Amino acid sequence: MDRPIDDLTARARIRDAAVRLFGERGIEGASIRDIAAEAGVSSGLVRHHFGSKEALRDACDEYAKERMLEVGEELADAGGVAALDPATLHPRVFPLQLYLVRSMMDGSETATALFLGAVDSIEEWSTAYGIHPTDRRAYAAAMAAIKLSVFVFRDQVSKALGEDITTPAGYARIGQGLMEIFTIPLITEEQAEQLRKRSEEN
Amino acid sequence: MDRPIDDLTARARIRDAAVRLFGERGIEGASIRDIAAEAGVSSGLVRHHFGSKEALRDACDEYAKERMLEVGEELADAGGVAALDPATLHPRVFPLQLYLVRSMMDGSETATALFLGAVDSIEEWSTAYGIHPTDRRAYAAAMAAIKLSVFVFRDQVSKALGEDITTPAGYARIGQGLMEIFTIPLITEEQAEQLRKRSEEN
DNA sequence: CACTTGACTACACGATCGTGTAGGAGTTTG
DNA sequence: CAAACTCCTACACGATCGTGTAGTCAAGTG
Repeated sequence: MDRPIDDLTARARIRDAAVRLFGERGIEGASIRDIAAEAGVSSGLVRHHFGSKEALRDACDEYAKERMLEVGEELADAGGVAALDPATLHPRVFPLQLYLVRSMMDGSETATALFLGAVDSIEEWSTAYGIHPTDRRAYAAAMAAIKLSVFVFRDQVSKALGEDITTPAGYARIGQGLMEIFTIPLITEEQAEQLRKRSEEN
Repeated sequence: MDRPIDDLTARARIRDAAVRLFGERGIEGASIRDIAAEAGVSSGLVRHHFGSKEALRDACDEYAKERMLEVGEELADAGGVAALDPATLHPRVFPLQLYLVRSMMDGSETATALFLGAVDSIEEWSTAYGIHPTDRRAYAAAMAAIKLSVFVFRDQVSKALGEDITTPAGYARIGQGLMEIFTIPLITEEQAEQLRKRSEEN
């Protein structure tokens, strides 16, 4: 494990259980009692350590945020095109992604801030990379949403592939599918221009 | 309105309210009483017409499915590249998309079947269109997930854009951002090939 | 007229939720 | 040694959930 030693305390087990259950079932779908049972403690201890469900979610937000930023820095060190390689996005971030998506959908400001930060990063990156979309902000926002989409629809995507995408193999497979969407141009610039004009007429 | 005359009955109002609230708050987040209040009826009438919350959701699934397939046929008649134009995807399908995404995340088989059907369609279309991804199924699944991603993260995307994407203008803007992701190749075929080899080594 | 039927409401039920309270067990601290 | 503190459990509370039951009202129908 790459975690600090004191991270096996009951408090940490509760937080890990919360991240997992919140991510799988959504915030409303996972009760304090479910989380306590998953962590092997009483429901009262959850309250003792975190105060309330809302505070527990805040703690999970902060934890997931820090861990994701750690991974982000690792990827930044790797640098360049390699950062797009799905296999380097190790499955250890999967539970965190699932949680953050759920938390975001539930209105978490921390998770939303992470999303906005990602949009900013993509915007800067696309500029440095020499890409010139019509609306850079919209382009970056769409790309940020895309990166999370397979987490939201993991059950459906797994079913479509006949392979669980929570496994490294399945994750690599759908990751490659995503990559090739970025790789293969679907329509030419001329066709795109036509569409832009047509939509402006409406 | 393009609806049948008898579609303004209390039953229809309940179903419309359910689609709206389920889509906005999720299945668990919208109670029978909320839906009844939104439709301006008693909670008992919801049960009278639909029997249970589960049955109400099934009815919403079926309704949303039929309406979406209607739109799908309209788009098929329009044909070709025009089907990618975000402005032709009229905002009237927005509540239905929101609902179906939520229902899908809640494990709806009807909604999941719609997703799988979309993957099939994209697979066939990409073949006819002359696209040759490494893993066509994964490519199609990723693209299907992508098309729904902006609905899931509508709040975050709206915040990133500083513009509500549930409005036709915002919808067209993010739709164009999506389109340009499909248009502008990010990495060359050679780079993609390198990534494929590298991921196979792991 | 009496009778049936369907739309609709009011109200009560058990279950489950987040939360609050009281207290036990073990360690630290004066 | 005793007081204080932390970790932890057991249990009860009000609220809200989906659901069940009884009954009102209006529109046919014989």
